[in-house]
Amino acid sequence: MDDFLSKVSIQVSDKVYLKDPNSSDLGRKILSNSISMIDELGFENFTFRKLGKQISSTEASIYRYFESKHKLLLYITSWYWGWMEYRIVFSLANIECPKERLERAISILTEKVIIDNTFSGIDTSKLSSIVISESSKAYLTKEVDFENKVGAFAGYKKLVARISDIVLEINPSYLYPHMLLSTVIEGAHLQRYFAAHLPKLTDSIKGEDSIGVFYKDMIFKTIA
Amino acid sequence: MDDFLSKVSIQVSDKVYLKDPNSSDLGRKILSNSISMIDELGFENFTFRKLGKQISSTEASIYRYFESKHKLLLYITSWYWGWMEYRIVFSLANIECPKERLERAISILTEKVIIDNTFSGIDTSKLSSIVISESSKAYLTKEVDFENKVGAFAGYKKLVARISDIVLEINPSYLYPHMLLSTVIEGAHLQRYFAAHLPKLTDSIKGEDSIGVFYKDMIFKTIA
DNA sequence: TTTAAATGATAGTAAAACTATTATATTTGC
DNA sequence: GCAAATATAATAGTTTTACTATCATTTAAA
Repeated sequence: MDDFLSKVSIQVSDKVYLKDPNSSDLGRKILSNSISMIDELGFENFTFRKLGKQISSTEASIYRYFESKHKLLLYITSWYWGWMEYRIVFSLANIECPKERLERAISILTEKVIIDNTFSGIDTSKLSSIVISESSKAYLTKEVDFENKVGAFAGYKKLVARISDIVLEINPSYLYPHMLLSTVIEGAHLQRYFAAHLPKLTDSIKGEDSIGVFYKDMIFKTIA
Repeated sequence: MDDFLSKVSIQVSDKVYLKDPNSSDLGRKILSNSISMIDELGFENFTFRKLGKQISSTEASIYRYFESKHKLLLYITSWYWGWMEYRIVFSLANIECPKERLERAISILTEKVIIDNTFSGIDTSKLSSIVISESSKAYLTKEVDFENKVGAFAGYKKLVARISDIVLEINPSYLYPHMLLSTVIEGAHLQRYFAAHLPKLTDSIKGEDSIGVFYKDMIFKTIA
C-alpha cells in the first residue's frame, strides 16, 4: 500500500478502550506488541503482565488503556475490520461492474495477508493471523449482547452490509445476502486455520488459492 | 428418538479424559451438570469449583476425570459429533438416492435441536446450544496440533468425511467437498448464534427455517 | 470380609486478573 | 521558564482460577 495511507487512521469505537491507544507512545506499543504476543502465545496464554514486561512497562499502565484483555481483543478485531473495509473500498474505486466489484471484495476477504507492511505501526500479517484464530472469541461470550449494543461489532456489521449490497445489486431478489457474506468471511478464516491445523477438514490444491477459488465459485453459483 | 437408543453409547477418544466419566455416577453427573452450567455461565465463567459445588462434590474429584476444563470441552464436543453422526447414519438408513441422503444429512446439521430428550442422561438441547457458542474454542488453541494428533477431533473429521463422500457421489468431479461441508457445519452454528446475538450478520425470514433453506440451496447450486 | 479403588475433606501453590497508592517523569498552559 | 496537570513507573495488595497433594472415609470387587 501507498505511503500516504499511513496518515489514514482506522476508527474504533471508543467504548472498547479507556484511553485511546493511538494517542500515545505507550498506547501504540501496547497495540503492536500485543498483536505479536497474541500471535505467538495464543490469546489464552497472553497476559497483561507478560505484555508489560515485554514493553518495559507495567500491568497497571496497560490497564489504563484497556479494561481487560478481552477489550483489547475487541479493539484489535475492530481495527482489523475497519482496515479490511478500507482496503476493499480502495480496491473497488472506479470499478463499475457489480460482478467485478464483488469478485474483488471476495479476493481481499479470502486471500492471505502477506504484506507485513506496517500500517500505523501494526504488523498486518500477524494481525491477520490472530484474527483467524482469535477473532471469534471476541463475540462468543456471554457479554456479546451488551458489547454489541455499545458498538463493539459495528465495523464488522458494516463490512458485511456493504458487500451484501453488492450481492443485491447483482441479484436483487436474493434472500440471504448477509448469511452468505458472514458465512464466507468466517469460513475463509476457518479454512485457513484448518489448512494449517486440521487439514482433513479442508481441501487444498497445490499452487492454487483454493480458498478464494472455492468461495468465489460458491458465491456466484449461489446468487446466480 | 426411540427408547432403545439409550442403550447405544457414543464413543469418545480416551485421550481426552483421565477416567471415563461414563463409568460412574459421579462421572455422569459431571457431564450432565457441566453441560447445563456451561450453557448458563459460558465456558469462560464456568469452573470446576462451581461445578463441584453444584453436584456436591469437590474440585479434586472432578480433576480425577478431566485434566482441565478444556479437556472436558473436548469430551463434550466429541460426544456431540459422535451423536450427530449417529443421528445422520440413522436418518440415512435405507435411503438410496444420494441427493436425498445429502438433503437429509444437511437437515440434521442445520436444524435446531429442540428435543431435550436426554440421551445417556445428556440434555441434547443444551448440548447443542453450547456446541454453537463454545465448540470452536476446543480447536482454536495453541494445543490444537497435539490434540489433533491424539485423536481429539476424530469424530468431527469422520463426520465431515462421511458427508463429503455423499457430495462426491452426486458430483465426483467436485473439488472441494470437505471445504464445503466444514463451511456448512460451522456456518450453520454461527448463523444460529448470529440470529440470537448479532442479527445484522444474518437474514431470517419468519416462519421459515432460513438456515436450512439457505445452506441447502447453496450446497446444491454449488455442486451441481 | 479383606482389599482395593473411588470419593470427600481439607489445604496449599502459582499465576491471572485485576485495584490502589505513591513517587517520578513528562507535557502543556501561561 | 515554571507551575500545574497529566502520564507513567514502581510497588504492593486482593480475589479468583487452575491446579496438586495428602489423608480419611466410603463404596465396590475378589
